[in-house]
Amino acid sequence: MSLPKKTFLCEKELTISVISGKWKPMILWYLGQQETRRFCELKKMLLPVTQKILTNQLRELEEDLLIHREVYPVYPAKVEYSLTEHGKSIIPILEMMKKWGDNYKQSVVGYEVEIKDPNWEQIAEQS
Amino acid sequence: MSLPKKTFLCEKELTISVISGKWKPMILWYLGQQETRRFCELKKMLLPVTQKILTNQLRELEEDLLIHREVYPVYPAKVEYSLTEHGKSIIPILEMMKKWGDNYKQSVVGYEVEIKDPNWEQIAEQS
DNA sequence: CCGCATCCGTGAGGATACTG
DNA sequence: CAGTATCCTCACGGATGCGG
Repeated sequence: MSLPKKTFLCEKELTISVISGKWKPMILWYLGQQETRRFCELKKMLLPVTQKILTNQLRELEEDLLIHREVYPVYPAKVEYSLTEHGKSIIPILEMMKKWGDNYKQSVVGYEVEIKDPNWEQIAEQS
Repeated sequence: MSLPKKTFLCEKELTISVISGKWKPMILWYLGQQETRRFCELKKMLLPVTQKILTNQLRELEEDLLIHREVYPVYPAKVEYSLTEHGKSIIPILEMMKKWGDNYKQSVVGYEVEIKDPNWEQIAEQS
């Protein structure tokens, strides 16, 4: 998706559009647990995401005003990402989705919900 | 999406996957306001959706166990759809998304959130 | 009334390689 | 460390027409 002149059927669709992207839920989730994250941190946490894809997802989130991008003019380059107010306000929705999905997968056969690491959410605290 | 052997990064992605589809949020929303809906009712409300697309969206929701499909062996054919327990339990998330999107669009320029009819949600009560 | 079969355009996500 | 440039693939949404 992104910026200009997109039309939606309803506000729900608009909301979905800003968080639907292969890596966006996890990116927002991580940024919701620690004020700032460097690009390389996110990259490591989201392995095997490629640089181009991660950059692209971050750009879209930035355009949609969910995250803020801070560039430090040093060498080697350093860029930090953080949630904006809009970004912070969407976290509760992600939390509900996590709970719902957790309950759903247990009562539904046929789904294989692979999680790279069961403690991904906690691991974010470190690194 | 659908059924077998899909893998996800986290439960949030699983949840998003079952509700992301051009018409799914509106379909679930409508079914959340009235126990049952006939195919032709949904089709009219979601104009200009095509039959094939609507059928496809309904099939996916059915496979994901969010809605129930009841076929009446009469002529002309009559098919009614309704929410399952899983479907009902996801409505609160859609409500949050509606509120968030409503607030978001007001503070963000560049978006054109077209809504076929501002009272779509209420219109659903009739017909 | 409801759904299937066929064909098609588009864009998101990804693999790979290169630059400051 | 962070980002850009190409190229590619595949599934989603859609148009149209037939069938029970």
